Amino acid sequence: MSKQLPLAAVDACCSPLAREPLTAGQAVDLARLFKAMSDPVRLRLLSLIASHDGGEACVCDLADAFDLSQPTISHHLKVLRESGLITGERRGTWVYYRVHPEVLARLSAVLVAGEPPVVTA
Amino acid sequence: MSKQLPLAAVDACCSPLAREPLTAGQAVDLARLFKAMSDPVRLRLLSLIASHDGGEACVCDLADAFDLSQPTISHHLKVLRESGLITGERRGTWVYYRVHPEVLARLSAVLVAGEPPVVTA
DNA sequence: TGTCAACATAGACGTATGTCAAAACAGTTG
DNA sequence: CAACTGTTTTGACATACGTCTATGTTGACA
Repeated sequence: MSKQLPLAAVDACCSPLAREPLTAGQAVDLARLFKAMSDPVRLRLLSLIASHDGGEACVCDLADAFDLSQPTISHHLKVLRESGLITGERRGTWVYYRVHPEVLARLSAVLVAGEPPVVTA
Repeated sequence: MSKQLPLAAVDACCSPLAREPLTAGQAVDLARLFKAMSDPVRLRLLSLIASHDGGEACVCDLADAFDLSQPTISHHLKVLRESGLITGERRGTWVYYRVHPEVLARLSAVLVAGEPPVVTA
């Protein structure tokens, strides 16, 4: 397993988009995250992982959901991993991925100028 | 001014990412929006527009904030416009842009599995 | 009408991205 | 150890993207 990034954008950012202009640095950090989510396959991977039983899924589960080669799925998982949106852990033969919900929450908060959402689940 | 798109993702999407897997179609629509926000310049434009007095800004205001050519700014505004995140209106010599807050709110809601945020401002 | 200012479009160029096949790596099990 | 399964890495390729300069287009105004 390769490096897990320091989750820059989680710590760094930010007051909501519409409240005050983003700094150049904040924009770079946020753009990195949105870029990781700018591919349909990666969004579905994210969703599959997040909604999977136990909050985690192995690559074998994920790859079956697509009509793409397994290395391609692995590539997309790497992009998500390096963006800080997910983490992967090897257990035996399989690698299990889970999302970092704080990162999603932070992104969500940047998009609206309101009170933070009340998480029910 | 060119076509304003039908804001597909606003109507279409969706229950939160982590609640159930996105369909391929939902993922495509969402990815289009996230891709529009995957560039630092476009994020800053979005933020500048949204946080500007009256909720709108003309291109002249926006272009000054960057060290980029005016056509490049115009290109980024077009990307944002075609994604449905902003709209542009010509008034006299100037073109004023404003954001579609519903689209941002919808995106925000997709990212978290909680109650919708209470908008204060 | 002509000219100027604001903004958009067209075309070109280098770089980044998504995909695959092939090869490498890691763990399990015989 | 060898063989096998699950996963990642590498290298190649076509396409998409961000940026620029040059050119159009639109509206104001003398």
